[in-house]
Amino acid sequence: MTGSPTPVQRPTAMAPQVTRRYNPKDSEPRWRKAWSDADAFKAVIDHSKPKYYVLEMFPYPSGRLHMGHVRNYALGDVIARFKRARGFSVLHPMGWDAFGLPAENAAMERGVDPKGWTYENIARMRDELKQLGLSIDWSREFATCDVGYYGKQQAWFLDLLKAGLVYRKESVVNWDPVDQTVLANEQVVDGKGWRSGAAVEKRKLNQWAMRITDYAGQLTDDLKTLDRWPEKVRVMQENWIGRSKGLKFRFQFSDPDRTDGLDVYTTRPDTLYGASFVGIAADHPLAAEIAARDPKAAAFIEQCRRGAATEAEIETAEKIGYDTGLRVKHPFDPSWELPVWIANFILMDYGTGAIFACPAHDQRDLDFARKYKLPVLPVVLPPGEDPQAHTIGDEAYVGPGTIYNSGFLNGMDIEAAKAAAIARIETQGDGEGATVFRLRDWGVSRQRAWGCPIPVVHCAVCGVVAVPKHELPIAHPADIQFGKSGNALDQHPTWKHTTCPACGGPAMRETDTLDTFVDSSWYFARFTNPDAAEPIDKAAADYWLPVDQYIGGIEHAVLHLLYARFVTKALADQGMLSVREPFAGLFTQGMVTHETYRRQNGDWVEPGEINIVVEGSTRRATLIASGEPVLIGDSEKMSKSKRNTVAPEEIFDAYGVDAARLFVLSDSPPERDSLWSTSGVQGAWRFVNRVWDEFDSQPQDAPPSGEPDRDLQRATHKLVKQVTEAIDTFRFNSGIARLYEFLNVLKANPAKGASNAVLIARKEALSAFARLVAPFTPHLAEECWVRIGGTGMVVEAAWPTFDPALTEDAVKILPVQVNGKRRGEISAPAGAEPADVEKIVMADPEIAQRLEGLTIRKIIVVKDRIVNIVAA
RNA sequence: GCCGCGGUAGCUCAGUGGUAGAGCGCAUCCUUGGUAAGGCUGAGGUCCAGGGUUCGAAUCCCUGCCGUGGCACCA
Repeated sequence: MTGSPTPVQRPTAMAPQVTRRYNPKDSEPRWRKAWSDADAFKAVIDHSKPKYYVLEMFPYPSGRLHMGHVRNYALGDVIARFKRARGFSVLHPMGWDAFGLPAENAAMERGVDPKGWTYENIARMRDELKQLGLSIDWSREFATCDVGYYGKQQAWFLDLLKAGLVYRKESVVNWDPVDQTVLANEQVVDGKGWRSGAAVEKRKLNQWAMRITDYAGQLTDDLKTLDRWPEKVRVMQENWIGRSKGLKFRFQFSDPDRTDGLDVYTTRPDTLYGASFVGIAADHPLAAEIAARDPKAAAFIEQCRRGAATEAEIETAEKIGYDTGLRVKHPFDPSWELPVWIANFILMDYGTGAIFACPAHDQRDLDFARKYKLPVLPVVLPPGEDPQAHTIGDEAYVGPGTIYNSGFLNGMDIEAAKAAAIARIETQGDGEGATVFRLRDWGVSRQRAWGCPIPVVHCAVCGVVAVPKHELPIAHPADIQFGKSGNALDQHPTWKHTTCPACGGPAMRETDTLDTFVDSSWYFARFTNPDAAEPIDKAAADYWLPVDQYIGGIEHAVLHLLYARFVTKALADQGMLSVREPFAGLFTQGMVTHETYRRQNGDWVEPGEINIVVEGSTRRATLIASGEPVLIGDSEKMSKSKRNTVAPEEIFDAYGVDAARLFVLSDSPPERDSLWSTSGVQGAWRFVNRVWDEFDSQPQDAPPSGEPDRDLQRATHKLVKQVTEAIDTFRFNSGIARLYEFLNVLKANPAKGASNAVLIARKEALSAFARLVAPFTPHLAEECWVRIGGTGMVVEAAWPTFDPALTEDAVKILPVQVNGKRRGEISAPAGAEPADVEKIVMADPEIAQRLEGLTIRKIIVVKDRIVNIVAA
């Protein structure tokens, strides 16, 4: 890699005699070419500079850019350009999350090749993205469906397989009947597939899985170190991982012939004396054993299975149970027997799939106990309650209190009783304190062809055998046929037939492919050197990682961000990475919304099909074609189904890229939703023109020498301070608001007929302004820079600095309050002492008049801000 | 049910103890060789409601109302 970019011929500013209006169609492509010719955004490892890695979540190549993309990438570009100007060595790459179902669906519907379809989409979308004028190092671009990428993914997959972090398990999985594939728990939302929206079914399949649960503790603990992540996302991940601390112990059966016991997990060992029954899940092994000799039990289990086809149904189902007739002994009192029930509300894959129930202090247990007339024994006494009189009604008591009715635990608070109960169980040898997680292992098998092939073979003799690394990559066959449902890779006539690397006999390739979330779990590391022979170039990764600022949608708060954190830790443990967290800073941007429009019959109407008339403060819409009145609805996320999308290309064409960027950045704080409106983008467009007008009116000849106008100079320094701080804190909209305001200051100090002092101050102001506006409207900034005779290009220029002494006004206007109400104002020198301010106040005739007949009790002077006189 | 976030001008939002602000929209007027435009001026606010703290509350505290996001039979 070479160092400094070669100097290039700058384009000249557009000729003012042709038109004075700003012409983005002329200027924008010209500057993109200039940046590209100068290789201005090449990321270079430079140990003399601080590094900064900016990354936006890479897009799925749908083939069409939407406003959400514009916002996402514009946000990242502001940071990247800002950091570059501030002297950082910046890495800002781009790639494509290119495997996945849409390509396969297109292949099936239209008989096209998914690979060709995907690369065509990438080509089209790359052109659109480049049009945005992003400061991206395009030399690092790759797609996850490039064999050069997924082959390396296969390589580290084999490492994890060897390390025991990837394994095969027969399990009940979430089956998406529309996408014909398995989904991870995280990918099921409200019982429906996250992409297809189809009701998810339960199926038993042999699956590849990754041991994310091995890292559950670390994934929780390390959230604390992510201090530049939104609190909200950390909370969501913490809830998802769901660590709980409690007790795992074994009940002994009353039947002396049974010596195996029944393991349960509880977070409330303090309530053991309130135990009423023991419950097991319908698919617990003990339930199956009982069903084998008890037809009624078998029928009950079958009923549970049938009634629980989908996640959504499980959650709303009524609690039902079956008394198995088995009895277990209470661990603290062997003469106390508890019945064992099979219950539909107990989950097999959480804890041990079995519980002890304390109905008095758990709502689910209480509902069940009331239904089946089981005992309800309170053991936690709420503060101030009489132990004789206290009873449990329809609500379990889960608050604090004192333990009673509980033998050796009596009189303790809940925490002390938990510790004491765990200690006693451990002494008895019946169990131990345990930490349990809600998180399950990550099922990564997908029964689809258009994904990363899993590099193993199945041999009748040797079983599952890993493909040797030198045989990688395992690529897709070139002649894959789509058109039927199911896995086209599995249906290919020859691809899966191979020989066993171990015994040389005939074997079958694995035809499942990896979940596309695997692809996006390490791409940020590959970007540090996309051409490396190894999956990750350690030296490059050590320089660039972690990602300093990651930007994307909140919808990935759990899925993608959790998987990427896990893979980073797993690869670090294989010695491939030094960092244990991939993203030091995370920013989740809001959606782009738009008004919705409906006809009388309820049909959605596109914004382009209607005409809006403003009458005073009300707006009315009619259909252009027929004049039919149209209902203006709420603003909602832009979507095809509601027909409220706006095509970025049309906006670029009408107003230019800069105006579009400016508007999505200026409208609202980046983390909130942003409302797209035509009038809004028109306002941004007017701003672009007014900025150009201001620069264009500045005389080109050398400015006179002398002192600058102090007020304009102070305003300039204040502006630099404000915009710098706004970008640093992600308040782009307020940074832009300051630029809008400053333009009004410039207009109040026009070049035409200006004094020498103003002309000198204007020169400094415009120079700063061009660089301050550059992260938002980079093309316009370059054009303005040329117009005022700036050196080089703005992308090469340093960020402006400010003199703190010049950001404060020399004379302060202080409002004067009498009894908290504003009654006038005085001016005082900045930093004036309270005693001096008092004198000025007392000398003010208007204030004196207000105070006539009143006795002054107290005068409060807040330096440089306000004066309040308390009088009666 | 649990945990968040929000409620300030017609709209989108700043301001988070100290004079209620910006952009857009709206109105008046001007310009008509920047013209499918530009400019001047202006109107518009119980800062969701009630209570508290304070010399002073949009801002801090309490209660409630409304909207919105996430989690939710996880023992």
